[in-house]
Amino acid sequence: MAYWLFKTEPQTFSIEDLASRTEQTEPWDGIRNYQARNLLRDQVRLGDLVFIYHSSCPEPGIVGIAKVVREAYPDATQFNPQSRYFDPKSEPQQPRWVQVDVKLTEMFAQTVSLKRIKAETRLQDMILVKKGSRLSIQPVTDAQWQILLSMAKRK
DNA sequence: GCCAACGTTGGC
DNA sequence: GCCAACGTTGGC
Repeated sequence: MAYWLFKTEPQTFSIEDLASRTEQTEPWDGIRNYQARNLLRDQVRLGDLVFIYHSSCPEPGIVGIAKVVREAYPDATQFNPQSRYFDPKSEPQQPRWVQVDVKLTEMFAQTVSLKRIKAETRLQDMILVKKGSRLSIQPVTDAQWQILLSMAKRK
């Protein structure tokens, strides 16, 4: 079982949106970066746990935890001309982009802010902290996961 | 809104 | 395959 960090912009899709899903599961679609795609396709597995990270907002940081409930399958938005994620170069016979399904397992009472993460000496190796890193699907080590969990205010 | 740091595109 | 131009991400 592996750990991950998925970024999302709360103004587009927030953890509150994830929490409100009556279907319980949510497709994590719209990933349009090859490195992130490769991780989703080749390494993210059923049962893996994911930190949900809010970016491009007043307080960037980790806001909760989700679980992977379905492994990679073609992202439908790439074939939908109405979607902001439409990719005219992707062939239905050979889909370029994939998505996984996730289910919320826990919402933190308080954001573990990027500011706090950057201030934690033991987390300096996180991809998130590395200057210029924009990767939206990131691996998190067991040690990093435990440290971040201990920093979270849990309900 | 600014801008650094990336990633992608496309001409050559 | 190189690399300039352009587009995007995301913190501040």
